[in-house]
Amino acid sequence: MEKVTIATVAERAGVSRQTVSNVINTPEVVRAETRERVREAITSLGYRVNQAARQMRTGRSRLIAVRIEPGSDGINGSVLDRFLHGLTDAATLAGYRVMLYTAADDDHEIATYDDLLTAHDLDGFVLTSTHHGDPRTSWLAARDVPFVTFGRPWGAPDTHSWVDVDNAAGTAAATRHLIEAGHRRIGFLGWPAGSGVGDSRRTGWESTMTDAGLTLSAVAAVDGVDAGADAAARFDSAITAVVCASDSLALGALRARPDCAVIGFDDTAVAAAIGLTSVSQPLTEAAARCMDMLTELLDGRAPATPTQLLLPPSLVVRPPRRR
Amino acid sequence: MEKVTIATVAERAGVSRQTVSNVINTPEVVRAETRERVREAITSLGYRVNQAARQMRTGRSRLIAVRIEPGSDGINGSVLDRFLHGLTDAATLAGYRVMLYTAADDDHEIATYDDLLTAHDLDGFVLTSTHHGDPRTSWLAARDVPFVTFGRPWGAPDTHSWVDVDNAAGTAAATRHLIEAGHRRIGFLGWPAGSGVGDSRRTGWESTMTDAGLTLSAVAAVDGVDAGADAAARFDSAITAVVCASDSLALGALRARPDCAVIGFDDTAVAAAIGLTSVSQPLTEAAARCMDMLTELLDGRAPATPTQLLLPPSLVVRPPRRR
DNA sequence: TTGTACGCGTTATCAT
DNA sequence: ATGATAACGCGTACAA
Repeated sequence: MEKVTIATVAERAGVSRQTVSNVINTPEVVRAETRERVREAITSLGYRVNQAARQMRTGRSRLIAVRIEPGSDGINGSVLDRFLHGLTDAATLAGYRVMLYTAADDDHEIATYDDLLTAHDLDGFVLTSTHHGDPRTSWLAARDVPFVTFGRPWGAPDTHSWVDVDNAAGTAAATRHLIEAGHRRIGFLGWPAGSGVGDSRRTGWESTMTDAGLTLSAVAAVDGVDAGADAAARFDSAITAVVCASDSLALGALRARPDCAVIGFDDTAVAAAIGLTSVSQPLTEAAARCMDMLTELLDGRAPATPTQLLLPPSLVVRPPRRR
Repeated sequence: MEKVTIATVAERAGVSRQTVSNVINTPEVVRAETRERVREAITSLGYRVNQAARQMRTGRSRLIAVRIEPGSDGINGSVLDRFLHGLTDAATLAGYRVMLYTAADDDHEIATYDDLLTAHDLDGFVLTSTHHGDPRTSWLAARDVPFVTFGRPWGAPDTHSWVDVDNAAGTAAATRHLIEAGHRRIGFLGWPAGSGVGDSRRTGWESTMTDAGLTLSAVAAVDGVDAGADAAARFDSAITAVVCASDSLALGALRARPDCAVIGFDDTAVAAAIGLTSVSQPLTEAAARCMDMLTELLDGRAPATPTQLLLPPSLVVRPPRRR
């Protein structure tokens, strides 16, 4: 099992190393016949480019990086994991590999960018969990590092490409579903105001209710089953259904108000397991579109203005059953 | 922001490039005074090694690879995700980065090894989901590629280092807990025989029951809530408690036998959410130990014989509540 | 502590 | 239009 380099291939095919390189990178400049001969040599020898050597010359690594949440557990943590799965698949298809990193906060994350860029020549980043006052995007933009975010730039101008899920459309669909089922007193159990995602989810419910001429009644809680149950207990007793900002909250609502119809958000494993109707984010699709946008940037064929894409979620309706 | 290479540092410190390299890699061969001067130059210039250049010379990338399950979703999928989180942290601490890949089956995975090794000079692998007749370990071993498995080499000799969780101890603890609570008719709801993990989990229950002189009653189902419910319905009606091989099955058992005490396995988010007592795997610990073993191999300071480590799981007891 | 060759692919230049 | 030659990128192994 000798080491196969571009020189081995060149010798076998009876051409120069340069020609082999051309066949790999710019095949159109090589005569068809030569090209074929070289390609045969490549496959018969099982040649593969040495990424380190290529990278040293080109400064590009064909590597992208994504953060993995440190201790992410709990019900909703799985959402980003599912996104990560999709991204790995999409990256592989596009000829990139995914490198993971963890970061305790935005500053650590930026320090990690610096390290990954200088030490590993990372080609690009996919950012998740965007939030108000996010310093990461401006840091990357200032250095002309290609990146895409999964999540809108909350409270900042759309100066980069992003993909997001239309949270408001999700809760709107949930609310409509309940209205069609005959419910009139539909509460909303959400997070404290201030988070972009949470506020959007509330908006979808609120506008749908208002359009239908129905009365609003909302309570808020930090995410979690217990907090959700406590909050749900504060709804006025006329409520017959609840739209929730997460499956965790939905679980709490179910416990506090077993008489109510409840709809969750994220369609987590918990929802599937207990037969909870929930809004499902198209995470695989989102990951694929992020990768599309990123490869456009990396290949220099990105449109002049950044692209924004808002994907519609879907409502996964599960028949109520005795719990 | 000029590009800072080892030459820049050498010039600033008034030494040769080689000395800078020595300070970085074998500081003990450099006189203390010189070492300090070089270190100052490194920090003041913000120098970082170019991994590609280093890699080209050493053939090592300081990269390890782990598979991420393709569409892994559902209740139990999160287990490997949690392991992955821990591994990323541990790898970072050890100065390695984690590269992800997906693979549809063992053959694809082996093809990916080949690619990662030749193209990216991957230093090592952490394998998960070991199983009977696993072809991956022998492929890697035949090529002297450093690797560690999270999971025993089921049905094969212990020729490599591995970390695993003592599944039998987990179900044994669950069973003892139920016995202490006064239960005598304790059933086991597991997977079909043949999977190493599933068989271990059954063994822990079985031996504990036998030691206590209690009667055995077990049913099996493929993993899943519905299948678990169907299977649990087949228990004889005298059963008052059920030990399950997974939280999914436990959920099924709860549905089919709401009168029974049920204990699950894996302590997933679902268990936490619905207050299900479950056996918890020390996944962060397992990941850290895997990384320890792998770095030993990579640094050439591994013991002559491979290391095996069986970690004890813990029982997370949750008070029963009305469901 | 230093000089120098080396790893491997790509870019630039030159020859046909 | 094709192909060959040479230089280059950056850190490290080895000998001096």
